[in-house]
Amino acid sequence: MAGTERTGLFAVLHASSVLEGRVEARLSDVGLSLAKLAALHHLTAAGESLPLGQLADRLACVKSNVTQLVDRLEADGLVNRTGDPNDRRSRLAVLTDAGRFAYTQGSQIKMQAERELFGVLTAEETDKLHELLGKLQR
Amino acid sequence: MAGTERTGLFAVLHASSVLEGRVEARLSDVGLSLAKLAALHHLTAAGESLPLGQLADRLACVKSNVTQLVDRLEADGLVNRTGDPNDRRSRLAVLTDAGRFAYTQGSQIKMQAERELFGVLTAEETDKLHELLGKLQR
DNA sequence: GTGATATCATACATATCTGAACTAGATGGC
DNA sequence: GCCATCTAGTTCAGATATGTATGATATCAC
Repeated sequence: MAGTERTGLFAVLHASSVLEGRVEARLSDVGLSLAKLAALHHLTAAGESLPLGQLADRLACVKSNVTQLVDRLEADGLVNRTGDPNDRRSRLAVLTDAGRFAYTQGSQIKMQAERELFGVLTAEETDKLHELLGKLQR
Repeated sequence: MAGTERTGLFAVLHASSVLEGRVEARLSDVGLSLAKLAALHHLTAAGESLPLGQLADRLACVKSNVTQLVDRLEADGLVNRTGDPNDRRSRLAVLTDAGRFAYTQGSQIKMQAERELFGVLTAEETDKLHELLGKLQR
């Protein structure tokens, strides 16, 4: 959408995709994406493991997406699937050591990128931005 | 990412995906997506047709994406591919009557949705939002 | 207990996007 | 004219997302 009029909607979508691209580029240095990092974040926050359905809820996406995301994380060696003894329908995604390490790395990269990107705004501007974005979603 | 802290970055990404989802939902009533609408927009603005490479430039995406997007638009009957007599490597995406009609429809839906979504902001707020998003992309 | 129903995860089809490899065709230097 | 190189588009593999359908298991009502 380069060279487009940047109407209200496209201004937001475009800014979002630019920021996302910048952070993704840095995360790719350690083999992570925002999607993977978000999953690792929720697993970490939940204390190492979560049933896939819970993970889907926390990622605010459908379960079929989590199935595939965890497939990729498992292929990367960052999580394992284990069965839930209490409910045999359920499968837990469990962080591996590599997953914990990747989360630490990725988390710092993300925070650093965020500091740099948002460093161009004053605290008041950041607050205002949050306020305006919040209104748009009511 | 529901229930997440909504840090600076995620606030923007989340707001963006919410807005995108709302508009996509309405566009889907006429069988369009934002990606398809954007393509139709550039074809219309260029006077009905464009070489695929040019379309890729204007959509700010890679050519392989346009190949597939035009595949889908062609399957929908909204554009046709024709050869360029001046350069036989090149293929033009040409709007069909159905494509023109879909663009008119989709365009109005998008504008209407945009009016509603951004109607919650005053003109000054919208300006401020654009200003802040602009700064983030420097 | 058993049968209807709900829930968990997966499989599959589809949409969108990227980047790398490839093909066909254009072009410039010699 | 002919070869090296550039360009246009496609193809393919992969990441991310949705929604539908399915199979296995739980659970509830009876």
